[in-house]
Amino acid sequence: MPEGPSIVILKEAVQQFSGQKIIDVSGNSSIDILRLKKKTIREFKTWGKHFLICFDDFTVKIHMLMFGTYRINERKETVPRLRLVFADGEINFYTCSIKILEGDVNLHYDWEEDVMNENWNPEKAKRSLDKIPKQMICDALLEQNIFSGVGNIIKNEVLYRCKIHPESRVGKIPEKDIVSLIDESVVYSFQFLDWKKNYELKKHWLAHTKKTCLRCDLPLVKKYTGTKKRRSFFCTNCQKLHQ
DNA sequence: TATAATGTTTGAAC
DNA sequence: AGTTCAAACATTAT
Repeated sequence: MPEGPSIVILKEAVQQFSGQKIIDVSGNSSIDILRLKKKTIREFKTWGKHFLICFDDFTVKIHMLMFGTYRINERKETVPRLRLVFADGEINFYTCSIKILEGDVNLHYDWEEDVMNENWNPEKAKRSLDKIPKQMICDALLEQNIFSGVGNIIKNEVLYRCKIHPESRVGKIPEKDIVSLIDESVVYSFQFLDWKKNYELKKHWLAHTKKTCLRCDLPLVKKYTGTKKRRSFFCTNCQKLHQ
């Protein structure tokens, strides 16, 4: 479910309810869900992996974490964390984190940090990376305040495509490679979006979960890298280690 | 069937 | 005081 493109798909899938009034609400979320009853949804937004339901003076933030799911005009067997009922349909969210953000949503988010947002600012990402030269690039790509929306799959695919070893130190990577990593994080995120919509995402994985490098035919290394200790799949022959 | 996985926050321990 | 770490949350495919 989780990475940024999947949340964009969710946003597109619920557009039929934008501007609609919630006529009933239920679920086992710990937030005050009754607050949503009879309120009109002004807009759905996303910021990376955050799905945002915006009302006049507050926003419901939904994070799918690792296992979150949703159903539109359908129900699973289990009790939903949150169910929103409209005059002509409903949305059900399961196993997700839900929080309320007070006031203008723009005060909570910097849209320039979201790789899939129209306000994405690659120069800002570059400046942010310049501030963390000692971090490994595998950790930096997962920093949501630099590459909001990038998850572990996108990380592995971007590093493979750019031929950069995940344990490279940010400050040792040549500037042209940093720029290509920033660019590719956007390009691949939108490819991810298209492929996911067509149920063919995995078919296009070049490195993630793969056993062999398709460039040189040597085995890919699987290793839990960086301080975040997320699994990386990489080719020590084709991906350069800058240290 | 046990394990691991597209994630993040929290709070204890050092 | 800063870091590191495990725990917690919880589902599903292999």
